[in-house]
Amino acid sequence: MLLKSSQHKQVRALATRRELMDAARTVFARDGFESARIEAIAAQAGKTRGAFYDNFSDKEDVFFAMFEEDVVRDQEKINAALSAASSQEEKIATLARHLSEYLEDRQRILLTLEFKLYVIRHPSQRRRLNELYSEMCLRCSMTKISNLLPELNDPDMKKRRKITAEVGAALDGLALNTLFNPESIPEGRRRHLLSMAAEEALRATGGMR
Amino acid sequence: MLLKSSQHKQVRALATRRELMDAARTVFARDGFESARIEAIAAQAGKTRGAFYDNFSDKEDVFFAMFEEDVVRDQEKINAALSAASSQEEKIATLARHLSEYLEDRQRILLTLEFKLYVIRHPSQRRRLNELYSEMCLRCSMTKISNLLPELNDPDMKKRRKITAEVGAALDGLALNTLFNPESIPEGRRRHLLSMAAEEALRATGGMR
Amino acid sequence: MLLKSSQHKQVRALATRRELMDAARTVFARDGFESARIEAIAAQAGKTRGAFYDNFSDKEDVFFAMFEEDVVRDQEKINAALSAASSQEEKIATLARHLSEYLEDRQRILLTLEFKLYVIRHPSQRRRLNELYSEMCLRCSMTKISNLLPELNDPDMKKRRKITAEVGAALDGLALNTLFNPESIPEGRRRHLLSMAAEEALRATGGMR
Amino acid sequence: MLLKSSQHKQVRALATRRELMDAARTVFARDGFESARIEAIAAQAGKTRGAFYDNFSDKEDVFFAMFEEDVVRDQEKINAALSAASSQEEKIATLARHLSEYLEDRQRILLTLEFKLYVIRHPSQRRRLNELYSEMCLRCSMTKISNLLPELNDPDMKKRRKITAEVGAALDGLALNTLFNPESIPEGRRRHLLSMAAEEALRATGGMR
DNA sequence: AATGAATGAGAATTCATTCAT
DNA sequence: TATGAATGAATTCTCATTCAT
Repeated sequence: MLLKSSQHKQVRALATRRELMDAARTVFARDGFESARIEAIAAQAGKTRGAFYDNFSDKEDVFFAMFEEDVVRDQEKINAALSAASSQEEKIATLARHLSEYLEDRQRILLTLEFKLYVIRHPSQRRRLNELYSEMCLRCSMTKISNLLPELNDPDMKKRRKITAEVGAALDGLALNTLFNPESIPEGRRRHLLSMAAEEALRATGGMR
Repeated sequence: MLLKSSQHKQVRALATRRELMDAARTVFARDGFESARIEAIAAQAGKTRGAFYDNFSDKEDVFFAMFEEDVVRDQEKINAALSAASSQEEKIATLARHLSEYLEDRQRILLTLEFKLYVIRHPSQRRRLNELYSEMCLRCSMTKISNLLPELNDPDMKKRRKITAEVGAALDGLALNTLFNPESIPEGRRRHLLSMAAEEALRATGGMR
Repeated sequence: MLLKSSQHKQVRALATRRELMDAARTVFARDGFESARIEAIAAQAGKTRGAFYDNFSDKEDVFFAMFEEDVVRDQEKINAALSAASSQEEKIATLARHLSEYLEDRQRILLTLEFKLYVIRHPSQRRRLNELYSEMCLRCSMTKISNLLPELNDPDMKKRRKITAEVGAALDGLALNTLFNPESIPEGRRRHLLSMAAEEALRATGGMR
Repeated sequence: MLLKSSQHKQVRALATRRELMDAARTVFARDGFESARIEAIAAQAGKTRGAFYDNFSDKEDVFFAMFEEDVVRDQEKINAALSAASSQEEKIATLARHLSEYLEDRQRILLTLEFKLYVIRHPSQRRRLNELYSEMCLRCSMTKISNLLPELNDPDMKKRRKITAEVGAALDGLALNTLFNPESIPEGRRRHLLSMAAEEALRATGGMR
C-alpha cells in the first residue's frame, strides 16, 4: 500500500519534472535564456514557482537538463533510424534528412544557439557542468554525425571531430541566417550547401575515397 | 566667444557619446545584450548613469547606434582598401583578408550574433528600426562583400544577395563554432572553407567564369 | 486539509491587502497622491514593497481601490442609519450628522480632494476607470445624499443630481477652507451654512414643499 | 556706456524672470505642483534649467512668487475697477463679475487649489514663507472681497474675515466641482449660489442692512 | 546671464528565492 | 509534493541641482 503510494508519488514527480522541462523548452526558445522568467516556465507547465524549485535549483539547471535531454533524444532517434537503414547510401540519406529537419526546427536552432552563446560567455561554468559539459560540447556540435555513422568510426578521433565541427559550423551558419532572413537562402540551396559541407569535410579527413 | 564655448560643449558631448558607445561595445560583447547593465556601460566609460541617459534613451538605443556605427566604419574601411587595390586579384585578396580579420575579432562576432538573435526574437521591433533595420539587414549579412566588389555589381541584385548571404552564413557558422570550441577548426582550415564558400557562391550565381 | 490550507492563505492574502489599503489611506491623506511613496505605504503596513506589488499594480491602483472602498463603506453605513430612522425628521438629522462628521474627518476630506484633483487632471484615465469612474463620479459628489434619502427619490434623476452637486460643492468648499484656515469659519457657522445649502438645493429642485 | 549696458542686462533679467513665472503658471496649472518639472517650466519659457536657477532657488520659490503675483495683479485690477465704479450697486456688480470670471478661469482655480493644498500639507513651511505666508493666507481666501469693497471696511476685522472666508468657501466648492464635473451645476445656478453666499455672509456679519 | 553636460540621490518595478502551510 | 505569500536584492529611469564655460 505504502509502496504503491510512494510509487505513485514518484510517477507524479517525474511527470511534473517532464512538464517543466517541456515548458522550459518553449520558454527558452521564445524568450532566450536571459529573458526567460522562472515564473513563465512554471506557468507554461501549469504549475507554480514552488514546483519549479522542487525540481530544479535554478534556471541554468533546467536549461542544461532540458538541452541534454534533447541531445540524447536526438541521438536515440537517429541511432534507431540508422540501425534500420541497411546500405551506406540509405544511412547517408537518413543523416541528410535529419540535418534538413534540424534546419526546419526553429525551436531547436534557437536553443542550440542559446546554449553555445551561454557556454561562450561562461567558460568558468564549465567546472559546474563537469563531465556533462565535455560530453555536450562534443554532442551538440553535431558529434552525433560521427558517433552515429559507424562507417565514420575512424580510429582517428581527431578526424571525426573535424568532420563534425565543420558540418556543424555549416549547419549553424545556415540556421542562424535562415532565421535572421528566411528569404536569403532558399531551401534547395541550403540542402545543397549542407551536402557540400559534408562532402568537403569527408574529403579533407580522408573519410571518403 | 559664445560660438567657441558652444563648440567646445558640442565637442565634449560628442566625445562622451563616443566613450559611451565604445563602452557599450565592450560590455555588450562581454555580457550579451540582455545581461548588459546600463550602469556597467556608464562605469566602463568612466561616466555615471545620468550621462548615459543624456545620450541614449535606453539599452536598445545604444546597442543599435553602436552596431550601426560598426557596420558603417567597416564599410568605409573596406571601401578605402578596395579602392586602393588595382587588380581584381588584389581586390579579392583584400576582401579575403577582411573576412579573416573578422573571424579573429571575437568582439565583432559576438556583437553580430547578438544583433541577429535580437532581430530574430523581436521581429515587431523592425518597425522601430524602420529604414535602419532594412539597411542593416543587408549590411550585417556581409552585404559589403557585394557592394564593395564592383566587379560583382551584377545588375541582378538577387544574385548579389545570394552571394552575400551564403558567404555570410559560412562566416557566422565558422565564427560561432570557433568561439564555442577554438580547437575544432584550425585557422588554415577556416580560411580554406571560407574561400570555398566564396567560390561556390560565385559559381552558383554565375559570378565567376 | 488542502482546503483548510488554501483558505488560510486566502485569509492572509486578504488581510495583507486590507492592511495595505489602510496604510495607503494614511499615506495618501498625509502626503498627497503625487508625493506618496509606495515604500511608505508598504512600510506603514509593516510590509515590503514586494507585498505591495503582489496586491496592486501601481499607486493609482491602490488609490482607486482604497477610495472606492471608502465610498462603498460610507454608503453602507449611511444606508443602515437611514433604514433605522423612522421619521423623515430623523432621516434628515441622520444625514446632517453624517455631513458634519465628514467635515471633521480631515483624512476623508483630503482624500476626496485628492481624488477630484486627480480626475480633473487625468480626464483620459477615465477610460481606465470605465464604469467605476462614472459610478464614483456620482458617488463621491455626495450622491449618497440623493440615493439614500428615499424621499428624494424623485423620478427626475436630474433633480437629484443637482441637489447632490450643490450640497457637495458646499461641503467641498467648507472642507477645503476649514483645512486651510481652521479659524476662518467656526463650527456652528459651518453647520448652518451646510443646512442652508441643503435647504436651498431642495427648494430649487422643488424637492421641498 | 557701461551703465546703459548694465541697465539693459537688468531689463533682460527681469524679462527672463517674467517669462519663467508665466511659464510656471501654465505648467503648475497643467501638471500640479508635485508633478511639475523644472525643466518643463524652463522649456515652456524657451529657456534652459540654468536660467531657472539664476532666478529662483527651487520649485517652491517660483510657485509662491508666481502665485503672489497673481494675487497682487488681481487686487490691482479689481481696485481699479472698483475705483471707477461710482455707486454701491455698480461696485457690487463689479465684484460679482470678478467672482464669475474667476469661476471661468480654470487655470486660476487649479492654482488656488494647488496653493491651498500645499499649505494644508506643509504647515511647517509657514516659517519659510514668513510674512508672505500670512498675507497670502489672507489674500488668497478672496480677502480681496473685503479689502476691495471699501464699504465693507468695517473696523471689525473679524467680520471682514468672515465674509471673505465664507464667500471664498462657496467659490472654492463651486469651482472644484465645476472642474470635476462641468455639467453638475449650470452657470446660471452657479452665479445664483455665489450671490446667495455673498448675501448670507453679509447678513450674518451685519454687513448689510 | 545663460547654457547644457554631468552628477547622484531617490523612486518604481521586477524577479529569483524562501518558507510556512 | 505543491502552493503562493512574502522578501529583498538588483536594476532601470527620472530629475533636481551643480558647475565649468
